[in-house]
Amino acid sequence: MQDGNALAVSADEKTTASREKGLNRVLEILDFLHQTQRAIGIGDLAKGVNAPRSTTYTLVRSLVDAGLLEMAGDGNRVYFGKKLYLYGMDYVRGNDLLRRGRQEVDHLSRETGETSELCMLQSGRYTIVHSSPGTRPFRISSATGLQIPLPWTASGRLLLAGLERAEVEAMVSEDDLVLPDGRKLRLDDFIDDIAKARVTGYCVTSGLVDAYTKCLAVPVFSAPGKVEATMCLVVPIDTSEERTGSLIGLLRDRAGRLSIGG
Amino acid sequence: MQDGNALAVSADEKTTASREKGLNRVLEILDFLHQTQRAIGIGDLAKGVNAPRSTTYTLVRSLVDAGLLEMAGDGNRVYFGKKLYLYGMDYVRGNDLLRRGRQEVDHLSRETGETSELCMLQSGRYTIVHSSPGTRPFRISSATGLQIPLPWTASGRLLLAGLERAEVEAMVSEDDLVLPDGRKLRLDDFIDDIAKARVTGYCVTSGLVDAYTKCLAVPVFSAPGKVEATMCLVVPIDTSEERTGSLIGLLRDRAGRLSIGG
DNA sequence: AGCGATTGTCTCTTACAAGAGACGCATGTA
DNA sequence: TACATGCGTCTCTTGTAAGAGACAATCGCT
Repeated sequence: MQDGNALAVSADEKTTASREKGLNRVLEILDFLHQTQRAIGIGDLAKGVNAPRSTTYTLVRSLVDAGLLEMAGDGNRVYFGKKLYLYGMDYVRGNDLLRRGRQEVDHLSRETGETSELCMLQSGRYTIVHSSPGTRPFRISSATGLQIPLPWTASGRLLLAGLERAEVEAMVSEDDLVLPDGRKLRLDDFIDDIAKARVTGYCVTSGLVDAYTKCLAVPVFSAPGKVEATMCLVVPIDTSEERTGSLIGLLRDRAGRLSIGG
Repeated sequence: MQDGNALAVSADEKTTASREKGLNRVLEILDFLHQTQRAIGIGDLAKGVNAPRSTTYTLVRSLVDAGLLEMAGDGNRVYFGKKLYLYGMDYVRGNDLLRRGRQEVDHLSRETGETSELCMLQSGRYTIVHSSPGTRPFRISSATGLQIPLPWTASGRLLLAGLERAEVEAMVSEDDLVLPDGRKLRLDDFIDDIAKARVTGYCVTSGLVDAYTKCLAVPVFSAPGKVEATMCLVVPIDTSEERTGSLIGLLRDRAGRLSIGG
């Protein structure tokens, strides 16, 4: 029992309550490292996941011993370990969609010269699972594993196709509806977009995440009606109607090969 | 830490004692899935890691919720999840050696037509971290993540360079010294090999893991004297001296680019 | 040298997670 | 129809791991 016997006044939003389960702590640690994208000291890590220092040391040691984490070169920093890489490759091997999807995306970006991405829903967020940069001098690139609010993207509108309104609401927070430039989307508009995208079988958004790009996305089905992933192209916002149309054609073609009963 | 069930065959013995910590159970689950290389039912999983069924259900649910595992298509099987893939890609991104090593290996196998591999030490075992198949009609292929006793391989002799005798002994079990065909290596011979390999800067083994192949390996240094990985080529055992020599030259060249202060 | 901040280890308590086992529900098969 | 087997969920107990906190060692700064 800590200081707060009378009132836990200064409870500045205890993100993590007392006596958290070790496994949960570990999951937070992994997510935190995924966010920071770099090796980090154990003390800072403890702060970052809001866990006691002693606990963090114990857990990190377990994880390092197991190979899920590795001590970084200088000695007291940790980051992901080889074993996670091996497990990740196992995932790719066991997952036809991802394996073939990666190839299709790579091919598509070579074929079109545009940045191409494979996207999936990951714990309620839009996630870039694989991306292949285009050949433009100023390439629009984004990292694998990047997670973005669903309403900001064309893919997001496709990934939510077929969900009930309540489900969509549960997945989209208020913050998600605020675009990077400060504009705020209306939830109803977003849900309308989803319905439209479902019917047309593709989705195009212009200047949503930034003012210079347009996003073309098509669904990949794992079963009739079930959208498992999307393929998308990120192109300059001034791309002509004709070219946009033909790119969407290409996308649909490629995505069709990946789909199982569209 | 018993590295456990290499041969869990008749080992009825309680691999896992009573009241094991949840995190350890999770680590066993992940390793078990890595071994089986396929989705598996939760009941079988519990048997496989020798854990109580109720506990296994609880842990699996946590892991599935977190995205580290995913329910496989048919509904009651689990396997690795997207998040492990994302973490794995983070590892690659943060690890120059691996990222560039993969490229070098791919290039090498295209250039030579032989199977090429990048190998590292992983929890005391030789691990194929990336492999690129050759172009021979009967290709010699091996899976990423495969773990093999150190004495069976040319790379193993390089990876242990510079270790004390005691350290080597600790890493190599009696079983490891028995080759697939039943022959038994003497530990002293193995240690001699390590010393020789260290001096010559490469290692060639013939007919160790099987009777048809020869293994050529060179070290990749992360610091002067510190062998971080090896690159190797798996070639037919009847490859001529000349070709072997020139392949080793190529290997050294490529490995040199990866090394930091050799 | 003095001071504060950080790092890694250790001890002790108690809140709580691991586990045993029962339950209902699907299967399959004699 | 009975019986066996496997699945998923639930309850209750108790062994134990999470956490607070003390400690020495180290670093950086004045």
